[in-house]
Amino acid sequence: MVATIKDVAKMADVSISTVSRVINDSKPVSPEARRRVLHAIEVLDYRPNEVARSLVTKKSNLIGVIVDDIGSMYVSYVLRGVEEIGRMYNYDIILLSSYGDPELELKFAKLLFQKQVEGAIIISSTLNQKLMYRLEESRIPYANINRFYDIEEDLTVRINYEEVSFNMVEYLIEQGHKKIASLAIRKDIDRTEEKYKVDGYESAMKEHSLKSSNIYTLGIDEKSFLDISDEIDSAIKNGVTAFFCSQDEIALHLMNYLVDRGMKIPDDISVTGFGGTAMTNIYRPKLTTVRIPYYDIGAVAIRRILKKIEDKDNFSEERILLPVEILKRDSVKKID
Amino acid sequence: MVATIKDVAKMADVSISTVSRVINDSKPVSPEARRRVLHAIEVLDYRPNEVARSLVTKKSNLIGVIVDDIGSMYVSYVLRGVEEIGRMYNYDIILLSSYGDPELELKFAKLLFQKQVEGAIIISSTLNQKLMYRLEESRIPYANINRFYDIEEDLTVRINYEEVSFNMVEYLIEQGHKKIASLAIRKDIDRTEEKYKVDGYESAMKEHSLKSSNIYTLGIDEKSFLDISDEIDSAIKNGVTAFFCSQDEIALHLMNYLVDRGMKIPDDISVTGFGGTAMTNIYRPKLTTVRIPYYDIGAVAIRRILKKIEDKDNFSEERILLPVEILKRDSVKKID
DNA sequence: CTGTTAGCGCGTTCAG
DNA sequence: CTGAACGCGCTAACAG
Repeated sequence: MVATIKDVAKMADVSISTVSRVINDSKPVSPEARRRVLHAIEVLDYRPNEVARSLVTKKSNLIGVIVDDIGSMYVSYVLRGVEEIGRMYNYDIILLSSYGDPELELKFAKLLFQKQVEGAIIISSTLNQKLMYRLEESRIPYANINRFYDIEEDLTVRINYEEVSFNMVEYLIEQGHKKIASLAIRKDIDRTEEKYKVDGYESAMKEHSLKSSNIYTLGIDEKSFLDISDEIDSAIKNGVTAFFCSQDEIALHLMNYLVDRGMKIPDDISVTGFGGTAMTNIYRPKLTTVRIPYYDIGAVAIRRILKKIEDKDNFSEERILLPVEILKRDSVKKID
Repeated sequence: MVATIKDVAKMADVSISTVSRVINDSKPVSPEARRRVLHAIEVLDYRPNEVARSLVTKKSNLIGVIVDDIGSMYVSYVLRGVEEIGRMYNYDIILLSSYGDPELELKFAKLLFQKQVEGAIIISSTLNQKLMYRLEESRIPYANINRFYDIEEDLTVRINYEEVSFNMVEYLIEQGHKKIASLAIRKDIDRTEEKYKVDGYESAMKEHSLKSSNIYTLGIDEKSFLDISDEIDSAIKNGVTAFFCSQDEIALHLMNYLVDRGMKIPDDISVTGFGGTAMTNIYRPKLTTVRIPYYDIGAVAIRRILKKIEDKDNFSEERILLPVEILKRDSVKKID
């Protein structure tokens, strides 16, 4: 049988309140009683039942994390930050993966509520308004970490996409490139961060009196990329020497597309990405890209949630801007 | 205020027992009473508090998952299976990432016990005996999914490494390769699956009267690989035309090493991997490798845990053998 | 400093 | 079929 607080009390010959006091250090206890309690705890190998504890304190020390796919690098990197910081504050993660099913996400909201989680974090590529609504309705503080969408009114952590995009394009220009095409995702572009990246690209081109040329894909998968192969071909025919891609995946698809057609990266075409996951460093040539601090994004998000849990009332809604870094590697060639 | 069972009872003008009966469908309730209860639940938007429920039923419907790094592809793929199957049976995952710290893992065991999880799954590359001991001591059924270690006495899911390795090497031989080197991880090899892969390699070589040549690294990271670069060089000097690698990562490091030195894959050297994660299909050339069914490994593991939870007593300890597949891609060249 | 008591929200006897 | 009463394991007043 597993020992309960009663067993400890009996063995230490004190009341359960005293036991509770020593384990929580909540009120003064005589050295003698404390000693006996500690001893009994040791002997019985007693560990407080967190469920019972939660019931009375109304603190579950649980954060629900809804992701669209654990298998995605992006998600797992963010998760690292969430998990590790959560642990520092004694919070555990209950992980739910929806695979993009919005109905399932709604069920998750209900589930989280029933499990009495104290907060929630959504890591996703799509936007589920109903889910957010449900969470609010249930008064569960949440943060939305989205790979694409830019949600003004929400608890979000951001990076300055426009500036870093500007810098990246300027770097390409410094390397002698003049015909640079941008490759981004069109879907819902007005509500996504893609917009900022494209804006950064265009500012840089304009600043250097260069003509910009935008190509858009519908999604991030290889199929979407293949749909625009004609545009890629004609861009190259028109003398484009470098592609500024808004996502690492797109850059990778592009490089594969070109390599599979006998071109050389970066000798024939230069390519830059955006993200900086491990793959970009393993691929050859190593991809020049923007390192997005996924870990920190997760870390900041959970910190804010925890803060919000502490003082529900006066919660300052500052948006945190995370620094980014350009990783100059081997997919860009200096030309004359 | 959040509605409790009491509120529902009051509104429906019945006792809490009746409410409990309708939500659990545990005992017959008159249609009239049921209707009223259902209506009250609807109006009050009542959702049973799972914490309270757990306290009395002693069922937390929680499975603890201890991983060494969520950021690892391997781990996240397994996690998919665990999560998805768990969900089917109404179990949720509480995720703990140890980053390989054994002490932390011990704390996790305690934590899981306190959270009253009903089972645990460990997804790791190392082996923590103490952790397993703790779990047993706490009577928490667990499964060990290990990337390397082969643990006979445990709940494990396996694949026939030896056979598939044999087939892979035979495939290389069919492609005309005669001097084939094996590249595996030496650390604890007698207790890891690497042994089976190497055995498969050697059987195949022997079967075709070819001389085998084994190279070992100490770990899976790039640094460990670089430590054996001399051996790689001399293997090639000795005419090796193909490398049978025991892990995708090693194959990737190898290809990068060779490419960075001006060699061409597969024109100059053929390479095969083991794993089959996404990266191997994005890299160029696409890696010929073994597809390990990570998802299924996770799925099977949690199924067994759940089964064990159901009938603690008579639990048949059959080991499940999962099928594997060789993905023939572009990193192997047919030679004469 | 300490023990008694009253719940937390719910499932479950056990009489009716 | 139904309700009263008890208890799961623990914390938090409240007296003393």
